[in-house]
Amino acid sequence: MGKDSYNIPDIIIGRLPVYYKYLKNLQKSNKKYVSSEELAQLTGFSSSLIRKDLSYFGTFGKKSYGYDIFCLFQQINIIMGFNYQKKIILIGAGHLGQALAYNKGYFERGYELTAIFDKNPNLIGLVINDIEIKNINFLEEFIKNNEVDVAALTVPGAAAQKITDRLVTAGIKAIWDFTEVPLKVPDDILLEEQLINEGLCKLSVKMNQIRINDSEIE
Amino acid sequence: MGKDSYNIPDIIIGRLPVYYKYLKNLQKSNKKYVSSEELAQLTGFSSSLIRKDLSYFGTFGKKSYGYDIFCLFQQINIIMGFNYQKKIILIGAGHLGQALAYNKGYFERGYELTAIFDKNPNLIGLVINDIEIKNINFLEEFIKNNEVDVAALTVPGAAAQKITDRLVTAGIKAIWDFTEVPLKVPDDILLEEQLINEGLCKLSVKMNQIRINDSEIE
DNA sequence: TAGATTGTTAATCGATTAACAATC
DNA sequence: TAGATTGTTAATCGATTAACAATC
Repeated sequence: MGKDSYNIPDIIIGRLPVYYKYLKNLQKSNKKYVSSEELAQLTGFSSSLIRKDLSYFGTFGKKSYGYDIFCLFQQINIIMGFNYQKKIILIGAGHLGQALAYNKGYFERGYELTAIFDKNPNLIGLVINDIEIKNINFLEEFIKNNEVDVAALTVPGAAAQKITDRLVTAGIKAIWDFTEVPLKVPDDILLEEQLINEGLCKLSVKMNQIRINDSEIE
Repeated sequence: MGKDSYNIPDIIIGRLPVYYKYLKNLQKSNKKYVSSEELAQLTGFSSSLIRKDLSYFGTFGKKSYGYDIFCLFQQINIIMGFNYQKKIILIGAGHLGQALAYNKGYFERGYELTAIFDKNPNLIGLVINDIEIKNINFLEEFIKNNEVDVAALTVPGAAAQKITDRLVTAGIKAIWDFTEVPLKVPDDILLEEQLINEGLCKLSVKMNQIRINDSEIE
């Protein structure tokens, strides 16, 4: 096995958050097993595809029973690396930044939000969900003294590239980008663009299709 | 041409928000044309794929010049239905809901945020970005009297299905779902699940892969 | 004109599905 | 045991790429 041996295809990575969502929810049920067919009903993926996806990581199922819900959820957590502790910081304490400070999604995924930065003097010092907003001037110092894994970027578009450059120089290796501007980063930096308005776009396209098709009835 | 003649493949719909993002940004430049090769550099899609995607909608390019940036952006806007006016309401005025009340993404996509609802008496009456938070009891009445196209759902998971049922009964045809719980809706309802923590998941998976590969060097 | 770049076809590649032996 | 469901292979389907004639 060489260095690049473990390389999950992007297409499977894209489905992992969906599996995670439904398996997390199934924990609350009193069922012990779930079949690929039942997962297909929930996720919209075919049962065949689900079995194939899961078999990529190992053999988790039990013939004639399905998948042990608890075990599979744990496996998915391991596959996604949620069992490793990661530190995240938040740059930009505007409306979206503040909402992300209250995000309940970190802990269950192994993330800890350790700092929030902003340049606005009116925000600096304010405490959001028990975390004090720090002056952006201290960004490099904080990164140097704390092992930060991910920086979430919720600054205005105009400031985005400058802050990104500072983050990269300071040694950040992964950026969760909420700005809607193109960012340039070196090849070895993980950049995940969270298009916050993506759903708005897709709904508009689909409503438009329905409108066009409806008006086409002769 | 029959009723279902205009049906953009999902795989193309998924790339439209990306084209939109980069073309919006290119408006600010003083360039008149952009080639498929330049768009490939920006988006990460191949130039061949970009030409093929665009040719699905028509012939927008000019041989030896590329695509007129302004015209192409306008076309993308039309394809995505942003030239039609749509009304959106927000259910749940918690941290995320309030952040979405300040979202600058509506107008440019042809959306108008027309109401915010919550059940919390401490929030009802509060004005967020010039919109007063209404009592959730008035939800059905509002939908009946206003032509609402989309409902954005930012309520706690426990309330999500109940509110969804009320929205569907009231006649809403499209839901932009920010809750992380599975929702059941009739087949004719457009449901777009905006997985707010998707980026967090993908970064974790990828950092985990790097960790595993690094530790595999013998 | 020569160079550049589109739009489109055919070839390739990869992802999904169908099917079924294995087995609980 | 009979029925159910996995894991996996081979077949199919669809998406991407390579290539190039057309043409600005």
